[in-house]
Amino acid sequence: MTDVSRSSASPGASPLFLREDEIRRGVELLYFGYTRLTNSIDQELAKQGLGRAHHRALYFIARQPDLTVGELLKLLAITKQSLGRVLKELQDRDFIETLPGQVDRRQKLLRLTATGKELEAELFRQLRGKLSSAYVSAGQESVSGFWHVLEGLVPESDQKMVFDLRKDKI
Amino acid sequence: MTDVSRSSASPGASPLFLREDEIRRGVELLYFGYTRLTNSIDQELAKQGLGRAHHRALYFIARQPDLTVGELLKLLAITKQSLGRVLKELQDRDFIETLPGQVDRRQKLLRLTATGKELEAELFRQLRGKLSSAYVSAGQESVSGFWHVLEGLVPESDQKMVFDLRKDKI
DNA sequence: CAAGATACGTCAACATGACTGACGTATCTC
DNA sequence: GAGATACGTCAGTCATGTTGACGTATCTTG
Repeated sequence: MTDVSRSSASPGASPLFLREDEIRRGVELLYFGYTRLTNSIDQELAKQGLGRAHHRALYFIARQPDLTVGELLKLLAITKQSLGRVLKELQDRDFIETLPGQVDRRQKLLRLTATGKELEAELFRQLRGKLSSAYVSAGQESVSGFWHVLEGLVPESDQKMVFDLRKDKI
Repeated sequence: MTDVSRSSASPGASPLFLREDEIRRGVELLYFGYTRLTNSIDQELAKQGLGRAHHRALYFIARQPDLTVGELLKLLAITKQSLGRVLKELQDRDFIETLPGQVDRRQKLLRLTATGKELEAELFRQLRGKLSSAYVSAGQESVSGFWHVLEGLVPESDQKMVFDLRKDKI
């Protein structure tokens, strides 16, 4: 079996010394892990007539209430036309509501309605089920390794934006 | 700051004890990590007039030469109509070639042409650049944690298929 | 050996979620 | 008051997935 310790590369070694198989293993696990995690909520979304694009918006609005449209655009890295359609549908179905910015009235602040919170919570329960069982079976040591590697995949230009999600506004 | 060691959950503890924030951190890092890794090859693919669907097929054929269409369908988890279009385009552009199965002549074995190998290698170089720098900055200990967590996300029914990719036929 | 299962291909219609480009309005900043 | 910014929107297109139906070659089995 593939054994990490077999690689004698020191932490500071050149990336060129990493064996191809270790990279392919990462690519594949990332692909399967990501797709299987996202697949796990498709059925629930379909019940509501929503797609994954709606969930991504819902998720980030839940995570950072009173997020502006511009901030959400940066997180999702899609065009405003694409996001516009998604937000309109979420609003029409009463999952989100908006209010003008307090400090800058051009901005539109996004938040979940009670219905939206319920839906997001249900979807989150399913993600938590999958991910927490992976965390538990791997152990806490592995979880922090998992985080460290993924943090290294986020380009520096995006890191502030991503890490700021954790500084909750509460 | 979020600190892993703050959670006192033992490895066998119930998932219910995992804090919400730890799960959200995983969801977000997986989302950003995966999308940023895949984004990194879009430009190269666009040069060839190909999309990500083509890359996924190319990748798995490179990984397991003489893969059958049926095996590729299981890996990609899409319909044969969708895959058919992608394979046809790859063949028209001379990136892949096929030959009938030796043991079962109904099967079509897929492999890369020389051109296809070059393209896949170039795309892989870019993935390796991103992922190996993440591996190096996180350290080998973290890398195996990264693998363990992701392995836990792959449903049992898919694990054999996924892990068998590493047993090269060669 | 005939019957049915399997591997693959293909036609047609459609859904989702992205994209580009152009243009409009309200609001903020200088 | 002029220009930049935040957001919205119309119109057309593309990539990639879907369902359903049907065809053909080949393998397996009673």
